[in-house]
Amino acid sequence: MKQRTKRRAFPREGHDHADCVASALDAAETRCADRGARLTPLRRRVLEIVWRGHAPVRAYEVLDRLREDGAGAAAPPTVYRALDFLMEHGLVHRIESLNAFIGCDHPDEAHSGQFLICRDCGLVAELDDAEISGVLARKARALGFVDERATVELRGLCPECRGGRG
Amino acid sequence: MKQRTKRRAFPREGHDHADCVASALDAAETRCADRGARLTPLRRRVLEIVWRGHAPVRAYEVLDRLREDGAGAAAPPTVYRALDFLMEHGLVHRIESLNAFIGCDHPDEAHSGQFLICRDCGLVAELDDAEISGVLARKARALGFVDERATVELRGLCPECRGGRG
DNA sequence: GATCGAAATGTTATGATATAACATGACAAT
DNA sequence: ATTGTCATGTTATATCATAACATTTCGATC
Ligand SMILES: [Zn+2]
Ligand SMILES: [Zn+2]
Ligand SMILES: [Zn+2]
Ligand SMILES: [Zn+2]
Repeated sequence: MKQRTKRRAFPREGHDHADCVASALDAAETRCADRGARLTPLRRRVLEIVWRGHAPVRAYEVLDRLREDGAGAAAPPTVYRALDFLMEHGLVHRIESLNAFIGCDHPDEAHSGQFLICRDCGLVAELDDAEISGVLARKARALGFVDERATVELRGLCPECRGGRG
Repeated sequence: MKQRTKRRAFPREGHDHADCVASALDAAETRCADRGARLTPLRRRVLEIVWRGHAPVRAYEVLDRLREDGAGAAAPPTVYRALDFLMEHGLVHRIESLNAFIGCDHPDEAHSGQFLICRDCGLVAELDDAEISGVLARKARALGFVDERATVELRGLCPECRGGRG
């Protein structure tokens, strides 16, 4: 995957987000082409909406944006189907503790991600740390449990917000 | 906390579950007394319902059981308030990826728990592993993020179900 | 370029989860 | 008994998600 700019866990406030979006859409095109999946205009548009920022987006927010587009109608199944597709192909992740969705900035291979969620500003950073997934799989395995998918979501304060109030 | 029987991550099918429930209710009484919290009959009953087994229970299932009790009416806020109380005092945990609740078998101190969820039989085992919480806090901290609460939920196959199908 | 099957989207309805807002009741301290 | 606090009851609604079926799109094949 081509990466136009160096990414940081929590992006700076003034960063070039148009570039984040462009990278994500490019990566999505590539990934879908590689996998023989069809990134239709609707799916592409939903991905773009999810990439509105670095905070998770809820399904009905996506729905509202689609409706603002005016073009076609839009109903919940439209949104959920597009999000399912995007998740299936690793382009977005679902944040279980927020019932919301966030774009993946490295949709390279199958991964469930680990998320740092700032309770103050709402920004989310994705990790994909092998040591974390390793220790989880190992501890589970020690109890005879086979880990297939890990949901890891940490809630707390991001560097910016921590600075603001100690 | 008094522990009547040695617990295992995934309890045996034929174990004495009445003992699990009794221990949990005892521990809850003790913990609430210690903290000056009121474990009212309603809250106690909800806790008992959540402890129906070792699989998570959904809020509206709790509601249905309460209604079967007949006594008072019951509406969603009744259930959610009781569950909030129980969570606040560490007696139950919420499983975010299932929108469901499970009793805690070691409500000793504040902890968010780590959960192994069997996709086949639905049983859930709780871990409270310091190495896991340690590596999560450390990795987060390395990025300047302060972890306040970790949601860790692994989906996969428990020992019983793994045995059944390889 | 017609036909066809599969995939995608549209459409309607409903199910499932959760909370807001306000009224009433229980209870202990004064 | 009065008062304040906490708990619960009650009504309504917000929010999240899917079932079921109709229609459209689109590429593959003839
Ligand atoms: Zn950005
Ligand atoms: Zn990712
Ligand atoms: Zn048991
Ligand atoms: Zn616990």
